[in-house]
Amino acid sequence: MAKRLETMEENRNKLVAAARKAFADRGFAAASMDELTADVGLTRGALYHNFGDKRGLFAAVVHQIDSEMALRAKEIARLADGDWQRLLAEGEAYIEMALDPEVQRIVLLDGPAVLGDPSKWPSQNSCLAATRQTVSTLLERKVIKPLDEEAAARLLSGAALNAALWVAASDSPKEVLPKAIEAFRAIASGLLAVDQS
Amino acid sequence: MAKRLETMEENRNKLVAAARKAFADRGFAAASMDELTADVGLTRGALYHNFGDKRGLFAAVVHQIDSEMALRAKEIARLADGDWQRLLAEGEAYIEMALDPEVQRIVLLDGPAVLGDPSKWPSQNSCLAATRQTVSTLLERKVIKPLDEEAAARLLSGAALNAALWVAASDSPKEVLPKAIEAFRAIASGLLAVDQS
DNA sequence: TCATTTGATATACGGTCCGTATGTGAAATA
DNA sequence: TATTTCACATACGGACCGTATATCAAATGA
Repeated sequence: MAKRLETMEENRNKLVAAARKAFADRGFAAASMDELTADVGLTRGALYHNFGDKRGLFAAVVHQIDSEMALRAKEIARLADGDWQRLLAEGEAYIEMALDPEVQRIVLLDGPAVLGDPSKWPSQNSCLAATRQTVSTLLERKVIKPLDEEAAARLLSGAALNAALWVAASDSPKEVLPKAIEAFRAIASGLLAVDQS
Repeated sequence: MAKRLETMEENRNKLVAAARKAFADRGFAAASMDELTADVGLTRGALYHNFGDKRGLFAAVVHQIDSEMALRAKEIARLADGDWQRLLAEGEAYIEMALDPEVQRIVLLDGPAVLGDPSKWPSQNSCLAATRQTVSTLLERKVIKPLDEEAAARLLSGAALNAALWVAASDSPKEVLPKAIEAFRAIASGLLAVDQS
């Protein structure tokens, strides 16, 4: 019987869930591992055994959120009508996802400071990956200018990211969101190859 | 005589200089205030009297770096030939400045995590401000599409920022820098109003 | 010039937190 | 049933931050 593994799995899930809440509410630095583990009836012993250290637990939380974002990005892409529309839709979806306080605090603010450049994360930043994939297709079909694939993907996701941070920091997010999306579309159109002549 | 004020100023400068080095080398969290102050022959007493707390000292460092960036941005803008060229030049300058490890670690990585959204910093993020200024001019002269001023400025600086992080994280920065700049120009051109018909 | 006050910095202290080393008890194993 | 394993708890050491208090040179005023 595998009761050991089962409860171990449960405990890991409990810890990640508690950590997700703590990191989102207080930020990485201010989140107390003692408090977090006690909240789910464990001690730091379980934490250090399962995740190595505080950063390890943080990385697990980032990975979880990133997976959820990837799932949503895939769904968005599936619904899109054509490659170019898909690129726009992915960017807009990224902007909207970044409005979630959890995503902002954990993935966008603390993430890079704690784990370094997103391209080196274990979760490999699914949203960037999705954009890169779509850009790759558009490059093949010569829909967009012959730019470096990674460069184009980075700039697009970077623009979307900053748009999201702006929207989130504004006084009336619901009001500026359309402006952000409009600007994103404009900027993205700069990649188009056509001088529709 | 104002000897008190004079040495106080000196001490502040010493502390900021030491902090700049420590924060750049180790990051905000790992920088020890004890060690930092001892390096310049002081104790934490001076630090807490002059800057309030660790974050206060960090904010002072960010402000100093930001001022230097603003100075450089102004010089770049002055040399540019025309408003549109100025916008491009500012963006490219931003990318290049972000290659400096000090700028990356302190302003781009730890800055947002420690101080929150750049738009609320005491230094008010001079590079973003410069871009906003230029965008404003271009909007008045109808050189670019009638977008929200703040949105356009944010997306542009966001794209430049991510481009810089990508270049910096790459294996051969000097090789990918031109690709990043090329992509930035493409994206920026999406803002242009002309359907050059 | 000298006594007094001010305040910039040093010193001392308490509390929190992290990472590790060691203990423990239930589950797996034979 | 005896033994081993190992996931987790407990205990410890050390670093660090922020504050409260002390100190001493510089400023002030007579």
